[in-house]
Amino acid sequence: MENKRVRVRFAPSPTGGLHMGGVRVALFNYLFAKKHGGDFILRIEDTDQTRFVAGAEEYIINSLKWCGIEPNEGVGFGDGPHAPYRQSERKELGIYKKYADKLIEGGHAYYAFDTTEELDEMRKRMEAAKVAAPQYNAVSRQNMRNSLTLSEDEVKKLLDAGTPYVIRLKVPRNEEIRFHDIIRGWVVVNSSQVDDKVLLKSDGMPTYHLAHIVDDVEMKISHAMRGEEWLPSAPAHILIYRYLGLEAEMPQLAHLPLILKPDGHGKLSKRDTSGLPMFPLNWQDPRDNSSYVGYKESGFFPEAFINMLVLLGWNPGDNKEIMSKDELIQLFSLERINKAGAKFDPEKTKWFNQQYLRKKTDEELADIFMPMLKEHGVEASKDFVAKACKLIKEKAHFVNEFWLLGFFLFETPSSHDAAVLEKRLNAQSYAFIEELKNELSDLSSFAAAETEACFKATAEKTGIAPGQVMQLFRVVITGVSGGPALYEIMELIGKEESIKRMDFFLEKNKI
RNA sequence: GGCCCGUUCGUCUAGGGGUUAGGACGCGUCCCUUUCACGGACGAAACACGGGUUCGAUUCCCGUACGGGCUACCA
Repeated sequence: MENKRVRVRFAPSPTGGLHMGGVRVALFNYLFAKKHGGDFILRIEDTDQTRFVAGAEEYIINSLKWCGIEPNEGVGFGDGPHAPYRQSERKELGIYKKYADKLIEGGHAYYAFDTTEELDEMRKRMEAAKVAAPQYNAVSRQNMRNSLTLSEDEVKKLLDAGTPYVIRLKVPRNEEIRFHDIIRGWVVVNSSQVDDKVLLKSDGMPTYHLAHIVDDVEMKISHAMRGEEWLPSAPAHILIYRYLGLEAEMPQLAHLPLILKPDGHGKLSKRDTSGLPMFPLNWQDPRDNSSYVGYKESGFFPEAFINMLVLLGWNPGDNKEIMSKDELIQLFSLERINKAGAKFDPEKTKWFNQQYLRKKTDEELADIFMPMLKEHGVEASKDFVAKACKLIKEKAHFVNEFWLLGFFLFETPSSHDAAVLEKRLNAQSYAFIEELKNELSDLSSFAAAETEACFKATAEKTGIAPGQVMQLFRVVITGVSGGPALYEIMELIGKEESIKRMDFFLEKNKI
């Protein structure tokens, strides 16, 4: 048990797009597996036929790939020794029924024939009787139609007649259940709080409760990490392991804190990410055709996305925040995961992307930026674009801001900032620009230092304070009032283009 | 309602019986820059409350409050 090979799984159900909370669970599993040289498995928990969403499985796989947290075993990543990894397919093999039968034989599970209506009535009755927690349990089961209340003959007759039934876990009435959680320590719950969970549904499919246990055991999972929302049902799971005689095979449990809404309260939901995406990739829901933009399409780097997610509930113990995937693998440990839920912080998420943007080389940025330039009808050499990126990147959080921040590096501005013109354009400054153009035209080198010196000399010669014309000159060249160092811009676009822009301006604003 | 889990600056968090309670995001001021940004400096900003235990609790225990989760033939 102690030296068991580390094998963890991410086991989503294909009921929609994988959201960032799910990605984080996958990430923690991935990091833990890699840290210990173990296996990371993708298992698809598609036992609910009614909630199946076409395309969800593929979306999950693509998301994990984009995030760079790929499983090494399971659906979409090469089947391993425990195939199949889709629960619907495992069900066809009779795997779950076998375990359910074993529980029945051991007297720890039973057949229940109650219809939905009968169950509703029971709940209503109990509510009317002011029962604190209406549930199918050791007490209420005595008034229901199941193999515990019916005679053996009746049960056989119903079964033979093909009457729909479920198999329920027979939870003892009053017994203390304790279990150890890596993150939370010992948790104690009385079995009176646990209901007789359905293990096998009337359509023959197992529920999550049965299926995940059977699969975790058969797939030799060593550690089960999942969201905190599973904590209340963990006692029932402990019972199932026990009644199956599999307590020794039980993975160690770790219930992860949830990601909470940035403001307001509650679990993070699709609507409450304050303008940032909920999903890693664009997701279109086939059920209602609603669509959501992804982090990828919003211009986030996967490294930044992952880095942000991992620090929601975990930290390396020092003040380090920007960590590569390799560093994360190195540093990761379950013991340093917090107990409390973490509110999602959109502002800091953007900051993470900015940090990664800065780390990229100008060439890498050029590769990302060039397709965007093409959309604006700009064709430029990679060398030129890389130089442009060098100037722009300090001001951006995302590559998709580059165009807005530096379009004037690629095309002659068609208009000039009106506010600056209003304030700075007059006969004297106009004459200065004219004179400056002549001086710049004589320059043999257009290196930033040369043009800057030329600007200063011209200002001195004409007796005008540089501050009076600097901003105007910037607008002449770029059209806008803010941007990278002006002389760097001119060096990049070159003498010919710079002079051209000055001519254009002088012509357009003739006094 | 019941059960379970939690609670350090607005947010993510470090720390842990004796600290000027540390860092980051965001915010503010200043410096750099004849722009914006980057960078730098500085600043405002937290141990939910009440009882214990203790020479001493933010740290340990118990309550309370607040927050979150669960309460399906969903996962």
